[in-house]
Amino acid sequence: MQECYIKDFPDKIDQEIIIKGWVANRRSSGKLSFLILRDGTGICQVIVEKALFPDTYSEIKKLPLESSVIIQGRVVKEDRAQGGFEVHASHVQIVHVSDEFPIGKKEHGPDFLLKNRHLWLRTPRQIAIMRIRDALIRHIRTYFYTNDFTLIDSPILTTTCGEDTSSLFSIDYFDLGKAYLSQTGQLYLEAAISGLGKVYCFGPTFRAERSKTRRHLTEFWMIEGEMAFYDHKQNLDLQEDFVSYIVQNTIRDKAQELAVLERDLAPLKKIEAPFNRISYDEALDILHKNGSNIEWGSDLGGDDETVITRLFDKPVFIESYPKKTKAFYMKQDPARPECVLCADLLAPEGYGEIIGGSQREDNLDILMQSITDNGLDPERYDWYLDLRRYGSVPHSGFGLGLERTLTWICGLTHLRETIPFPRMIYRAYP
RNA sequence: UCCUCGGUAGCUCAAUCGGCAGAGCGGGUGGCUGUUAACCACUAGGUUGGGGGUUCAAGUCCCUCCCGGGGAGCCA
Repeated sequence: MQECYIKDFPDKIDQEIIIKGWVANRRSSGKLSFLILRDGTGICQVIVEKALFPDTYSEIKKLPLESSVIIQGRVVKEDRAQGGFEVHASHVQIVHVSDEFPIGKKEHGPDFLLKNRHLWLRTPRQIAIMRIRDALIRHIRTYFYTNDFTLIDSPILTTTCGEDTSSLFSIDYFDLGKAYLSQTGQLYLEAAISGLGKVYCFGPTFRAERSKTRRHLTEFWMIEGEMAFYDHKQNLDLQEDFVSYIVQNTIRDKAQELAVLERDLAPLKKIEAPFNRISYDEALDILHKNGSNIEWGSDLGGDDETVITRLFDKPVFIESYPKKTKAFYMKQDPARPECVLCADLLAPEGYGEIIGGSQREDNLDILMQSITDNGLDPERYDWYLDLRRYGSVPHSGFGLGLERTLTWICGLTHLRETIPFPRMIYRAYP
């Protein structure tokens, strides 16, 4: 007698095995009951014959969905069964008889599902998304590992910030006053490149923006890379290589899960370097020809991005934004001081921004000026300014939003399904 | 913070002009020896988000509060 997982059934044909799991669905037909069992590796059908269970059949037949059970039985190849195999039960142990499970077989609304996120995670679609998320994360880490990056875990509690303080969650930090939940690890990565060359971090990021859209979470996961001696162009070359790698490897590994989501893989298979590159000025031209009256100097809005991504079947970089629309640390373009050497990467099919990146300002005086121009306190950034005092080098980096990337790969309409327990402006439960 | 849509049975929704509050799924009971969101019959299930108002009469109209969805701004 051997305990096994459903995924191992092809090697267990006609053997007596034990599996442990949950009743995902149940049907009966007179003297025969079909339990659809989920064990964390797959789904299979268990046949319970009334004749073999004279005392317990009536209870087994009425087992509520999501009851947990241990089944002993024989694995049989059966084309009529989902997955091609089924188990003919010889023994059924009921571990727990479930209360009536709130999530049924019909559709539910978003409020109900999000309130029941802890239970929603058991359903086939959510299981598929979590497996794709796992694969995506693994390929991201592998890419960095195989390209000579070192992982640097940046702090979650910080007193310096990358953007402005209005979008930070603050907490009381003992006698030192306010500390903030990290909004980016970038400044710390910049400190690490002088010792390690190429580094990355991958951790939770917190934004207290009162955003209320399908593209925003208050807590999300961001992957940031930072590379010494990389200029703006090398930065983009690396980003498109990186994104191509993670997309191709993820869709190759998780074709089955993407099929559950009914994701059309054709657009994703085209995602290979080189990507499209247009300047902010060119983006404005495109928008003007499409009826927009956006003025030079304004940041692009979500609708603007959608218009642009629809024109390309691959991701598109938008380069050289006006300096005033971007963060203080981005490098001023020597040829055009009113612009910075940066680029956002927009995913196709209308998904929009998944990466923000830039070459960083390595000149001490210009950086100091930017900090004061942005109303920030130079004293708090003294350690960051030190990086421009001791062997300053040209360097660049970028940040990729994990959930946005996953939303695109999975073809979802809302990124809240891509994180196990989403944190949103009006929702922090469960 | 602003704009917009919504809240009716456990869930998803319907209810015409203001005129008896309904269906499917889920639950319960029974039936069926190969089901695939199984099926068939019967059955229980309601403070129509809260409060106030107009009216002979309010799920429906008005005021107000609460909760949520989508979007804007901002960003990944």
